[in-house]
Amino acid sequence: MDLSATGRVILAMIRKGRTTGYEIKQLVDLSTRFFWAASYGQIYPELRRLEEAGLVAGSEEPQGGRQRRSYRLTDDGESALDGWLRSTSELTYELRDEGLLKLFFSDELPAAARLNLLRRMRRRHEQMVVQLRSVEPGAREGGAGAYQVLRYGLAHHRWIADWCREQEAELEASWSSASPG
Amino acid sequence: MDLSATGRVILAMIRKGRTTGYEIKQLVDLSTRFFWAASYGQIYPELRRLEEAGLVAGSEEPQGGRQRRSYRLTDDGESALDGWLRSTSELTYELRDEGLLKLFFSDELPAAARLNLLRRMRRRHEQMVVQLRSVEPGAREGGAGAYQVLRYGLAHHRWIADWCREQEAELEASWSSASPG
DNA sequence: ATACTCATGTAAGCTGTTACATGATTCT
DNA sequence: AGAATCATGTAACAGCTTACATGAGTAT
Repeated sequence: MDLSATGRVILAMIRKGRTTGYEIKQLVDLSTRFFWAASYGQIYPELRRLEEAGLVAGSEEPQGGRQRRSYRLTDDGESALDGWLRSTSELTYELRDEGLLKLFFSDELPAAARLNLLRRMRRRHEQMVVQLRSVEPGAREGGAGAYQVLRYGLAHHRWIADWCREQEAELEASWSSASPG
Repeated sequence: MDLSATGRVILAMIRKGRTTGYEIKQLVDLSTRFFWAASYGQIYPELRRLEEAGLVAGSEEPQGGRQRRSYRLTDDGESALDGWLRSTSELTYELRDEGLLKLFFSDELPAAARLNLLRRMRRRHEQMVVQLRSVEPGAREGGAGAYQVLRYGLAHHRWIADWCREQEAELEASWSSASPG
């Protein structure tokens, strides 16, 4: 009965009006993927599991000859979703950052390689800002929560990019003073 | 032959002087776990795989009657590690943040519940700052890279906590103006 | 024609966690 | 005597990605 993390995202996406696996995946890729990803390999089987558990109800709604299965929340699904949103249990927070990992182990690396690493990290986050900006119009229409989280993402990745730039500057300064010319 | 992510961490930890699975796990838990975790269930089997692949060489070095298996890097292991640290391939970056996820879906939630969520998010990051501070002395001795990453972590989680505080203040302001008294 | 989008799904495999099992040594 | 630490490992399971398979409708 216990609702998986991905199951919760699916319930919430259905409440947001995404009624098919395809539509759910689309919105995930435009929004939550930055802090909670999900693949077709999770979504389709999970929808069936949620249906078995009675949290959603599915119905075939083909468009022309095109197959299509649409889901709505049952009353149990509604309360399971609300239960999760209101629960005060520990909030999962997991990060995997290969840039920080390399930086952590970068002591034996020459300064040029460390500088290069910081630049690549910075570019990664600048790229995130670009992606988030391209998604901004949709987020505005997606509700207050969606827009608040988008603004967080923009500010967050800008902050990281700035941090990288600072570290680059420090490294460049100490480097040129160590080997001037 | 391709070196797994956890395999790289293990090689790097061995170069840092952690020669046993137990010691590697200890240092992971004090340092990289904040951006790259690893469990015994990964570490011990991976050490054996690395040995089979010829990247590390293990030897039994019991302390008294206490079992102990110590590893060193082979030449192949050294170059595999250097190859990873210097490679310019895409840097993995993955985040799973249940706080942001709930915030994203928080539109139907009453203001009190949203405020509560922001507070819990803030406390989570304030707690991270406390944990990172407790680890600071060790990071200072762990080398420049370790200390740089620790300072990043401190600043990063402080920034997030500040963001949460700002959002709390905004919400409180709009709330009390909407329902004064 | 052909490429793209809509649409659903599965199978194999990889990664990772949790819980368990074992036993010696050291600290209180 | 009992708890904590040192030390190694496995088995079961949960979670997730990738690649594949299929096919209809739509735009160029």
